[in-house]
Amino acid sequence: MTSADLSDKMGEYELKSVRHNVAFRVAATSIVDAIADDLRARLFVGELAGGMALTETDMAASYDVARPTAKAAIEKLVAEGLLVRGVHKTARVAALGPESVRDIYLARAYLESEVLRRLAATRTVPAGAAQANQDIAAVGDGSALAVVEPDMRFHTSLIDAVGNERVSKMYRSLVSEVRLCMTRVQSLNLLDTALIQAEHEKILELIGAGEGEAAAALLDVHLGRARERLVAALGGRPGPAAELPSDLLPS
Amino acid sequence: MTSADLSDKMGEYELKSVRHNVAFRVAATSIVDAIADDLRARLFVGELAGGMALTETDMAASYDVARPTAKAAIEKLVAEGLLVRGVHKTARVAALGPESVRDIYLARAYLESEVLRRLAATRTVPAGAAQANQDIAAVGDGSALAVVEPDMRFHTSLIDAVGNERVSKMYRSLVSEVRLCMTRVQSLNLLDTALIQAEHEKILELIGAGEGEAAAALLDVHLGRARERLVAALGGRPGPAAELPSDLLPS
DNA sequence: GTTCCAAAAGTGTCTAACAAGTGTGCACGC
DNA sequence: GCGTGCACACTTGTTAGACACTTTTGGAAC
Repeated sequence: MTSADLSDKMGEYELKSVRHNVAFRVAATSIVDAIADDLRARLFVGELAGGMALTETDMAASYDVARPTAKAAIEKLVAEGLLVRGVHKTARVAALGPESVRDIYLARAYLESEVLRRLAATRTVPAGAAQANQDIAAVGDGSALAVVEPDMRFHTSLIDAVGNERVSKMYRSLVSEVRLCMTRVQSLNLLDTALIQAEHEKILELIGAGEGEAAAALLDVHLGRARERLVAALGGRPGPAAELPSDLLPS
Repeated sequence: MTSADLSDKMGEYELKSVRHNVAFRVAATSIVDAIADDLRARLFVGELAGGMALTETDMAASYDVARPTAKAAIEKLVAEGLLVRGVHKTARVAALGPESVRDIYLARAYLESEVLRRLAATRTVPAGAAQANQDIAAVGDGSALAVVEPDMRFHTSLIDAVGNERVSKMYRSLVSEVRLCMTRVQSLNLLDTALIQAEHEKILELIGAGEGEAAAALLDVHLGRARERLVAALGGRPGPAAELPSDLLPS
């Protein structure tokens, strides 16, 4: 991508920012957010490969903003874990290696399995999660990447359902990386959409039945399979969780 | 506190920053971090009361730095949850009300109880946690505030023991607020040090015995009591968890 | 007393610049 | 020829001053 492309793209953001009391308030409210959002999107798409250097000066020039603005956007992504950087060193796109994938998925499991237990204790089945799962089913086998959005929504709905502001914040600190992993899983076609959807459904059922322990166990299977398959795809040695348990095979 | 006091205090940080290749590298590496650390310390001490406004200009003048530097420090504390601010509004010290306390302690419980379960599954008793608990015992009934540091260390040791980078990061996003709560609990003398220490000990025993469920349950009691007593002290209506279960009463 | 307008205070962003740290390549000496 | 050290380019950290815009506040008019 050339500077010109970036400048063109930035045009929209300038509009949103400068005239942000008009129509498209939905977008980012500040220039920093707009740049961070755009960089994030480009990271998900894979346009910015792992290890690539992102200097403040280049970003400032590309988006036609001052360096401090670019700096703030970069620092935001560093805080999200999508970029890494040391003191006085230029920010680089975080490489998604097998060990990172395991770390991310295990961290998810820690938080989500406990959430399932507590939701099951009160038999609370969040409506948003059920809706999200229906949306997954509606996507069908069209484009695998279209599953990412409702899949993310399913899991965040569960987290948000506990109604704890800080739990949601903690999960959000993970969300960017989770989404990155999911995008990879889907673009590599590592999972069957029907299986994802079926397991989600079962998890909701178990919550409704008050069986938190079983729901947490199923979640571990659900996440574990995705995790180990992605690990394998990235060149790591997959664990046994990569296999597909037959009792949930569709058909 | 006057501007002069702040400027004096800042002198130390300038030294640490400018000459940070000499002796005291341990301190903050950047000016922004130094200011953030100082503000954090003053928040814990209670010098900055809840609701107090912290304008960028004032901070810049107080610490004798440029406004962007002060801005960065403020944004850091906002990210930690110690300050709150809206767009175009001046940052204020987050008020620690009953609902915040419940939110914070419940979020802790979500993460920590799951960690206990997983540690118990492998019967992993972290050495750091045991050490921290001995340090609590050593403090005795001297000054209640001295318990805060080893108490924090006990809990962070447990979290870090799972060896998951992102789990530690998530917990760290909570740590400042947890410490703030703890400081209040101790300065109000809401808990007996011996009880804290005894329950910590029991939790470690249960982990070693592989009884994760029991450890998690005890943690809920442990945190629940502190939570509800602090809620009561802050003017909220305490739940039943504020009571002291007799089976763990010292003596 | 209420409402509206204008000034003041404060934040978001930019430009320009200097200081300090990191890394690279080249010259020099062995 | 090869390793060491130094100088230079690149990049980040921080500052100063400035302007645009927003929120708040105070007063004036009704």
